[in-house]
Amino acid sequence: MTDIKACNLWHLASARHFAELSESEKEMMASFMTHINVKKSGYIYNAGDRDETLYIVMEGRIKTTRLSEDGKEITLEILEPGDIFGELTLAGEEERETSAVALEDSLICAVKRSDFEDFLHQSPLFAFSVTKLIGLRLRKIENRYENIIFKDVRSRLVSLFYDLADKYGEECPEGRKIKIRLSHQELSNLIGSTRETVTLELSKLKKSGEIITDGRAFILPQKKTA
Amino acid sequence: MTDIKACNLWHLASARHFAELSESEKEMMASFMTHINVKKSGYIYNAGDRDETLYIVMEGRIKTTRLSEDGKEITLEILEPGDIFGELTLAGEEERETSAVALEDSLICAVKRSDFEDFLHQSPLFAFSVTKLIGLRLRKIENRYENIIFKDVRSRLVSLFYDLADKYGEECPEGRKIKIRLSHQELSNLIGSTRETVTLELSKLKKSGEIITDGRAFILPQKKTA
DNA sequence: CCTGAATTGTAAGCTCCCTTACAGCCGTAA
DNA sequence: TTACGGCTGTAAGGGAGCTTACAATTCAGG
Repeated sequence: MTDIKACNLWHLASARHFAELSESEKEMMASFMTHINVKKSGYIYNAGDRDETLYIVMEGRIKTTRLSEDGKEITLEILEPGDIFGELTLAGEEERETSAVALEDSLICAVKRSDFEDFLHQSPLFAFSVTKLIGLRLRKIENRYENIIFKDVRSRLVSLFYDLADKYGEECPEGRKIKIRLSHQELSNLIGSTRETVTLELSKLKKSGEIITDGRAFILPQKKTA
Repeated sequence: MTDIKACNLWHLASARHFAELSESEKEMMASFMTHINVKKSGYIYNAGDRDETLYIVMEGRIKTTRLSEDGKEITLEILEPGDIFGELTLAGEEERETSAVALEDSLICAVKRSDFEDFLHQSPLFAFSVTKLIGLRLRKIENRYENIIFKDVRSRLVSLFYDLADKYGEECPEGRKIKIRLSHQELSNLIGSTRETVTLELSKLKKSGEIITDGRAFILPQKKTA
């Protein structure tokens, strides 16, 4: 076994979605993978690219985004080690409709669509896990779509913080602290608003005590259920 | 073979996603299904329901929607015979987040989630076809999410008409005619706007010739590429 | 420690489109 | 035929949040 293959294997072992695979399946998957280092702010693919590849995050963080003609940005997902992205090539996406950018120096693995498909056909369990993954993303974006139509910026911001707390939260005396740092710009990209409006609403939320800041970390205070 | 089973089989034969199945697989699937008649405006499930079932449209048309507290509605999909819905129970949706309503008297088939999952595990080809289905829905809603953030009502309405023409279009002398009738209310539910605004923008589009009406059908005129 | 870049804070003005309010119209059921 | 419910047309008014503009602050790198 080559060093690279061993390295892929090692990374796979820790990746979500691959946990259920047998050793031989993992070896097979590892042999399909090539790995790629991406520098902070480097793109993996851009909207319009013809790129029939799926990726797995090994180290670092990646975001998937959409850009408007006049340079505005929407963030669709923030991806952590173990997450799969580029999966829509499976659904017949010929040109990428989304871009993927590294938020920090990252290591990712690439698998050709055809290899990935072969693998899906051979491992029903793995196939089902991928179906669930895409289904979860569908649920999430449907909820965001609903929010942007029915809710104002303030309440979208609050629900974003609850989502972030579920993903990055850590109990602390005051409540749940969100461990990652996000600029107002990034927050606004996540809720479909603007940087200025987020700054404004955020300061109102601080005043009303719905959000506490500790340095530059956000804390969701525990609801008093007395 | 019972009459019901024979009937299910007959319906399955014509359903998208099931075309690739072998006869024995189709028989097995048919044996899992129960069928249900729904009257126009009857609901199949509502947001909040605990309902671990997948459905296949056999006859009629179904829409999936989301409702706000104050009664506003978003239409997510309009489903035709052969379409599957309720699929997000596969992704761990414990309570339905969406509602499903019949747009006309319809016949649908129901399959329990556990049966459906068994089936997925046994037929990799079918599993992959379901993955593609969910992936397509994800792509579609991501595009709508982008549109609602970047585009105004006018251009959302135009792209809706292009989508509708792809799905329901029919060539005619003036261009592509959209064969189904949708009220302004329904159009606004599809683009996240209001009935009044749609009426207004639509009348502007008619004046500018971007949309033609024939009776109550909409026609997208062919672009002059001279 | 210094400097430039990135981030945050604040505010005035404006615009899109939602809300509210009616009036006319069309189709269909009685 | 009438009457009623649903659909369409139109218009005034208002408001949430986007734009634009600029200043203050923080941060990272030299």
